[in-house]
Amino acid sequence: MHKKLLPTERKAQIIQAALQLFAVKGYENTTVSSIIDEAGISKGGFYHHYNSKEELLEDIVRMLIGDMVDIFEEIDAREDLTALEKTNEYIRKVNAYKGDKVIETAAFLSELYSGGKNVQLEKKIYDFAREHVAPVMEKIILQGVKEGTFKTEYPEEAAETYVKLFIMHQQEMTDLFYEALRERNKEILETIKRKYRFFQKLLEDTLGLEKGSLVVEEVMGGTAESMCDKIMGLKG
Amino acid sequence: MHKKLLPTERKAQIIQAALQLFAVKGYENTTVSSIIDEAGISKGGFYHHYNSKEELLEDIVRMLIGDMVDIFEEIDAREDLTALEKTNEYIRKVNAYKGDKVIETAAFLSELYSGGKNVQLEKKIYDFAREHVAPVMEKIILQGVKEGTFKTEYPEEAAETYVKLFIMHQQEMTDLFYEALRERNKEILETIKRKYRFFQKLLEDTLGLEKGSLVVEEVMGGTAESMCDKIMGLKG
DNA sequence: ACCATACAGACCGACAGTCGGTTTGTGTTT
DNA sequence: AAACACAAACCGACTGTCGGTCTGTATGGT
Repeated sequence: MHKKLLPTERKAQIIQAALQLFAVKGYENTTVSSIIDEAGISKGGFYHHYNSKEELLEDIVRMLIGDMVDIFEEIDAREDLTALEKTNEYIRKVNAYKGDKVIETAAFLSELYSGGKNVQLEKKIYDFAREHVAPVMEKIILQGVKEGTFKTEYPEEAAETYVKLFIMHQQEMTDLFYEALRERNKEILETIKRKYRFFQKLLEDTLGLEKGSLVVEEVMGGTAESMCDKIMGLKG
Repeated sequence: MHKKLLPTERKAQIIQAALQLFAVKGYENTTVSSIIDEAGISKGGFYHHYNSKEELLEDIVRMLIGDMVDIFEEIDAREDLTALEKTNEYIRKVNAYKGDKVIETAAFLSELYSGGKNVQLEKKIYDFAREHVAPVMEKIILQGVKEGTFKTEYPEEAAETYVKLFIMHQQEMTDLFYEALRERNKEILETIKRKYRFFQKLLEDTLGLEKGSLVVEEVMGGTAESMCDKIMGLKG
């Protein structure tokens, strides 16, 4: 009946189906049976690739934020950059990356995170980030302190806190972008900008950076703004 | 067989049993059957008092942090205090409150929060705080801005962020206190102090407060320190 | 006696996960 | 190129357990 596929292809298929369902009903309320129906395979097939429903969730997390982590580590490895440059480079890269993807996936991701349907997913994302991103971030902070641009006595606590806030920030942003897109509402874009600015100001304040050290303009006036234009252009 | 009890008493009994089990197995992996066994009642009894397992969880959340919210609202209502005084008063009150309770409940609460066993519980606590605490906190921030002691362009974002961080901070603290108590480790107390200081410094930095505006000494040198002494006295 | 509340426990549907068996692709032998 | 061998992919009936329901009973107040 069905063609045999490579494990990676089947898994992609399963992930695709699962995400659609998680976005509507949430992780808890999505049954494995409904996932396999959507994916067009059998129970046995599913459990051949995944040992549990939770293992699938972990695979999804890796897919969702693995790229971001890669970007982060890649930038950190560049020895020609100062800590401040690394930070700005990361902000630029992530925004560019998200800029490409956000519009096509905003509706879906927003639905995925909304209403606390997927607490487990959010938790897993946070754990993943804490494990993979926080140590690198701490390294960069220490570099910045050594270079004299960053001022903090609490690099470790700072790194963990930023990761925490960053994850929640991302999810909130996705949500708002979708709302803006759906309701063609220019005001929401102001809210988005405010949140962005607040987050960057928090970074500047707590790291003792000089005002305007971070690439606010590029994010706000550039990527985010053009993203907004794109959104408006699509719908209006 | 069983004495009839008032609803409040029975509920307290159920909550007690449930918390013990949640601490060991987590919310998800604790069955309603095991809760009623532990509490010594029947399925019918349980569902007479609670319409669902989740409703029990919400009751537990109210029990766990309702007091804190009350303290917060009570202080906010006092019109004789400046925003800064309110903030410090709250820090003092919460630490005093926790100082009384933390030792007897640290082991249990720590177990409850550890290992991500109770994501749903944490989420519910956060939602509760966001709904009940964040608006009040924003009011206080606005008062402070008006009084000229607080400096921020983002009172709403700040309030939400503080609540977020405060909840996670509390849970981390509980965890570390228990670890310190269990292993009689003075070094962990240093970690605790660091986290406290970082959190307060974050408040000062982002609210543009003058250094030392918040009652750091009282928290660190007073309550927290004496709490540490108590802990060491108990075990060492 | 009456009624509402508090409780008991057999029962149900739905779910995650299992298991024995079947198909399908791929290399290997003849 | 046909026959064989083997493993990975896949199937779907089945199971144990869970949250929740339902019908019935005991109890205390009025």
